Amino acid sequence: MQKLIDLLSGEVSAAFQQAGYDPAYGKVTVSGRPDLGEYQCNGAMPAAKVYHKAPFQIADEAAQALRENPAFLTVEAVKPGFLNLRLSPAFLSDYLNAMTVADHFGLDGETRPKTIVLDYGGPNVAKPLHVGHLRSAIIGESIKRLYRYFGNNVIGDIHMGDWGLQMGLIIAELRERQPDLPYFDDAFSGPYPEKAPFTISELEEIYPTASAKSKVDEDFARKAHEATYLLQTGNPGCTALWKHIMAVSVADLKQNYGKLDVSFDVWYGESDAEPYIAPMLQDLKAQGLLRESDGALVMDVTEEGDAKEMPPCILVKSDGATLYATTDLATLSQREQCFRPDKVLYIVDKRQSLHFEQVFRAARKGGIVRPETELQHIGFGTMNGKDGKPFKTREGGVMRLERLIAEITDFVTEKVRENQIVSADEVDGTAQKIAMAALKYGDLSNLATKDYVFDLDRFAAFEGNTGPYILYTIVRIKSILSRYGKEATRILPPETAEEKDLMLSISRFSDHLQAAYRDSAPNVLCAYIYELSGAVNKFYHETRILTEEDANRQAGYIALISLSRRILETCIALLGFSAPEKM
RNA sequence: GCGCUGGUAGCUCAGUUGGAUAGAGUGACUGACUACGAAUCAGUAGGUCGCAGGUUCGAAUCCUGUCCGGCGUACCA
Repeated sequence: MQKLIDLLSGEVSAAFQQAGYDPAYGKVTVSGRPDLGEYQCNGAMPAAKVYHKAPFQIADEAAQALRENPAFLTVEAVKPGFLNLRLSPAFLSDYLNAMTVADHFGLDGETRPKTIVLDYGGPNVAKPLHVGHLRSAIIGESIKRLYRYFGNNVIGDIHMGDWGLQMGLIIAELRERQPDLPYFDDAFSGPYPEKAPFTISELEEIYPTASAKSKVDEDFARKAHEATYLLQTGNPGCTALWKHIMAVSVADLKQNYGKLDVSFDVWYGESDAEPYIAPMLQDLKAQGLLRESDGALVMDVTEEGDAKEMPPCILVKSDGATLYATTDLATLSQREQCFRPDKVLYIVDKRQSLHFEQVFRAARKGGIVRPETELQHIGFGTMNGKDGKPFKTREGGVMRLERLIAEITDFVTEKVRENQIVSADEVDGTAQKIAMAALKYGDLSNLATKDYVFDLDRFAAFEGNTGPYILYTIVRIKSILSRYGKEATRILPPETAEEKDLMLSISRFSDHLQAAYRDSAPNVLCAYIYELSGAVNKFYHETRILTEEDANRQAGYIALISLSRRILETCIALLGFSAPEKM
């Protein structure tokens, strides 16, 4: 279905052509001056230069040609050369009625759907999720849903950090604590125990301890590097221990992501790329792309015209172990072979942008991905506290994700109880939905690329531009619909300003969705539903729906708010949360 | 040093790819519940868009310079 703005541009372009000008000047945009018009066209001003005429004259000629057009209520040419347009009420309601019955509200998806691998989440095994992981999960989940809504085949891959030095650190620490375990006995030949020699909470304590120790204890650091090497070269004891770490960790991760309503299609990690490393290195070597530097094996990725210095990509460290860039490249090789993606999209902290630029260049140079495979890194900013510094707990430690979620949920639960709208057995479920909306909307409404201030008090306040505001709007609509008790689908031409504004807002659904999709920008979607919710609330305030005496008129109102509700619920689903029945 | 990125109301942020009088929220002040839910709505106050040049009919937006902040800059991830 053609977008309203394109439909209007078509009409105005035809008018420009009819008046003897290039139709390209007939591009219509949403008016920046709602007091003067709903849409505007500025084409007469650039056209004036080409045709050596007064811009107003050109605009006026176009206006004359549009005089009889049924799409417009008014067409006015004003001062320098603006063309101000107001839509005919019947034209607008017709458009909305078409949206009501159209698939995806008339949104045009991809004509040629793509296969996309989405790399997000990126948790480290054996480490608790903290607020830093929140952004990748929330933004990635939303982008995944957005891409799918446009018809693409998206494979969400959690890409766990399960293969680096961190694993060696844990293994080395375990060895110091429990040296008698069979995993450390080279002579051990029987089957290893099925039960892990640790719990998830022990694991979560072991890593930071080991990490801190390696920084002050050289001998321990050496042991950790050695354990990393042993693991990566298939030592049976290390491998068995690693499997325990994985099992315990993954179970915990699934539970945590489940709470966030974030799900992955594949749970691969860096370790899954391991089989691809050796053939990849061999291939790169055969191509003559690798060289030795200070004992390490590196690949140059500088390109003609580089303004900055581009360090080479290190693929094998001087101690023989592989690292981040190696596994990322091997993972690309794996993805290319398993999925043949048209695009690989990474939702990872923006501080890693140099790393990704190196990896992307290396992947292209080494022929690891096809030339047409699109590689993109969407880097997000840091989540800061109110002081503008990276978010910490009041005690100054790293805020665990579980605790953050618990704090918001507790606050919301209190509020839901106070309001006494929902019954006691529904309080928890309702509070969970509201908390999720507050948390996710609070994050997604900011530009992903920028750092943002996470202020629990502000998000929890629920006033103004927040997730709960959106939910409240939906809940209000639901309440009226259930009281009305019938279906209605026929929207009538608007009679009041509030009604027309709401309809205009609805009509712009596709525009905003496409912008959000094009830029992978959930904040665009947030801005849209905030505007739409505002329009709904204003309309709601000015219109008595249930006491309306004209039954036909009333059914029109119901049809209008039903469509509003469907669109709002569709959008919040794309953002990754949902509305309760009451709140 | 080099590179990337940001600087818009007291605070937190938008700004539809160059358009008319720069918008929201929050905080402050003032109104609207014997009306479908007041987690709402209406209004007042608050701005040299970091600074200086330039490009043109027109700049928060594009170019140049400059100041301030954040981040990155080969064997962590």
